[in-house]
Amino acid sequence: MARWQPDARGRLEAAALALFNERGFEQTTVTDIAARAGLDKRTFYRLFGDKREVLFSGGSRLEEVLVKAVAETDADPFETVVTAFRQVADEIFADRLDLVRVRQTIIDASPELQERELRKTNGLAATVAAALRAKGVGETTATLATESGVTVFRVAFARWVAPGNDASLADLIAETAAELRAVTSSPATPPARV
Amino acid sequence: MARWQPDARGRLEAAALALFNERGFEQTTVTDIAARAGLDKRTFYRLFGDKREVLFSGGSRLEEVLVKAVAETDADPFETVVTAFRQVADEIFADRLDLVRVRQTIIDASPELQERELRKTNGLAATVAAALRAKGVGETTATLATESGVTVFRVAFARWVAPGNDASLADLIAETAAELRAVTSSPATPPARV
DNA sequence: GGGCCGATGTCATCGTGTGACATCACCGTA
DNA sequence: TACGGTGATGTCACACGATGACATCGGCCC
Repeated sequence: MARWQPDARGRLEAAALALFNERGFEQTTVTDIAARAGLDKRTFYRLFGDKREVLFSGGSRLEEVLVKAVAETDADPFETVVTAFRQVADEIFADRLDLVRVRQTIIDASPELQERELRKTNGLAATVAAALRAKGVGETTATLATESGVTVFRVAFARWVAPGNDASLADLIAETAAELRAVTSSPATPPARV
Repeated sequence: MARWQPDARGRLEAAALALFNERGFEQTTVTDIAARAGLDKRTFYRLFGDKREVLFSGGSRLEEVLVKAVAETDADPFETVVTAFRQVADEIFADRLDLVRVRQTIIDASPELQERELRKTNGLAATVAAALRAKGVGETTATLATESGVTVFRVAFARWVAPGNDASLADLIAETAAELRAVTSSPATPPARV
């Protein structure tokens, strides 16, 4: 038999996406995925840390592109993060909306996968915060600016993926960022002092 | 054998905390935990959804108290969430700092547990956002105010738990909230150094 | 006492994830 | 062409997480 089929990784990802979409995440075993890709269960675990990971391989590229954008942007920390997301967003997701939607539907249907998604987002935030600190931004400011920026991205992304949407991801990010500014801007009562 | 020992739930939680602290989360099996509590593995799974859940049972109380505080507070959305956290925080955590520290050390040492913590926090945010919407706050505003508020809480909580800290959780929340306001306020205001 | 009923224990089973080891294809080299 | 090395893959065995099915114990009500 054809040992050494090309692009084992990509075939496993495609097989997993298809099976998850057909039967659901829980109802699909790793052996099923491997079988559809013409491979063995053990090979799956050599390429992916666990069953969930097969859906999140793209995240690393987003991370590196984002870090680069943060390093090259010159603005206040929060604006920097938001701008970086805007620059990067369309480049990565724009031409794959249908695929992204399928993927997101799968994730939204499984608490296990949502857990992993949160972890990935959290890791992304940590990396971006590190990139900010590397530019001389203080610890706390870096963390808060990044968390806020990631929140904006998450909300905007959810809107973008939602059925019926036709706005660009970049525009939605800008819009959401403005709304977050409005929400957190000081009201009548100034914050209590330390 | 003494079937029907009292407070099976509490004993399992205590046993789990002790074992996780001694050997680590991965090195402890559910059978180990049940054995130390004088119970069976199956009983553990009847009381807790899975192995991780045994560390997160307290979250539900925080959730309900928080929702109540949100409902009773009258201010703009973000301020409401922050205030609610401040009111509730000490009441729940103040007298258990040592226990909380042990628990947090365990969680910080295990990616699996961090994942679950993120999920719990996320669920909390969703609940709080719903409480805001119940007061007439718009969908997006509720989400953004809540996410920002939870971010403030997370950062403040981390500071509070950190070794050497002696400030109160409520004060740290207020302080962190002020910093977040500063970070996200005006795009034109550049305190380049921090 | 007798019987109901919830909490617990026992048994069997599937799936995840991993270590150890065998096997195959490819490639450079003599 | 034969040879040996190397890396990717397959095979086997196993511990542990998680769950369904069923038995059993203890208290409680009549």
